[in-house]
Amino acid sequence: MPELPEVETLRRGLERRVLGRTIAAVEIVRPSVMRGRASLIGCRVARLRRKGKILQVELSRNGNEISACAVIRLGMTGQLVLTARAAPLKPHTHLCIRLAEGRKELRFRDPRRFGSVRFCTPEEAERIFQSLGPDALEITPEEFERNLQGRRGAIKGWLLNQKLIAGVGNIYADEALFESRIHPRAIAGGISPERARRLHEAVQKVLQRAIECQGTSFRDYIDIEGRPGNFKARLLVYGREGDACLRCGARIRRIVICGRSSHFCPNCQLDGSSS
DNA sequence: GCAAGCCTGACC
DNA sequence: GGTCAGGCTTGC
Repeated sequence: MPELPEVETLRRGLERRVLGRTIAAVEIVRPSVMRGRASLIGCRVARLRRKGKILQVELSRNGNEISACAVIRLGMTGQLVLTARAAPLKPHTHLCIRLAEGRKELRFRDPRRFGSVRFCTPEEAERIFQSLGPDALEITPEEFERNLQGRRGAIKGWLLNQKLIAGVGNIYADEALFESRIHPRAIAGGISPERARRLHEAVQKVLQRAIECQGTSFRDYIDIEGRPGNFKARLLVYGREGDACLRCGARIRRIVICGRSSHFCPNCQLDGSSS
């Protein structure tokens, strides 16, 4: 599932493969995943930005001024792959962006259609970025702690709230909580400054490592070249319900918090309110 | 039936 | 305003 490391891997791949190239044609196969409208034909890919799990493709028509943007959310099963134009369309392909040079095109597919692509003005794209909290890799320990203050919900839900910290999804939330030994049900605002610093460090460490492995492919995620990520083998709790904790040997448990499955070690991870 | 991200809306 | 349940979607 695409979270920050997967989107960052995609951004880097796009930077390598499509930066500076010109859009020759856009074919919208399924209009329902499309939002907004803007003419992209003849535009050059000028810059690739990411905040949290959102990817922004900045396009310029003449010179350096950004004239339009494509804001891409991968949702749960979204894929953006550079494909030979002649290759048959895979099912659930919603959008094809043909590049002027070469024989390839960018294809967006998303079986579950939780993802979307928005063609819009740079101002609108900026507003979307502004609606997110600080990016999880850039948030400072001070900002992190400040955002925790007064929050009465579970830390697990807090980590998933993109307005408070952008980029953490279910997999890396569980991994960071395990790493920092904090129980997913711990009350966010009740976490001590010392543990908050530990969690901040754990979040960034887990995300950085996952980027180094080109992300996690639990089921659907693939990068721009169609390759899966390699971090799955490094997951310590996510998807390991019933297995032995790699730190203490206790059985990993799975519970539901804020409607999301949460994997944790009942022995190593403390909720901080008791004892 | 369950998983996911994200939006909407009900409730405090 | 904050918090969380529900619904969307489809392949396993």
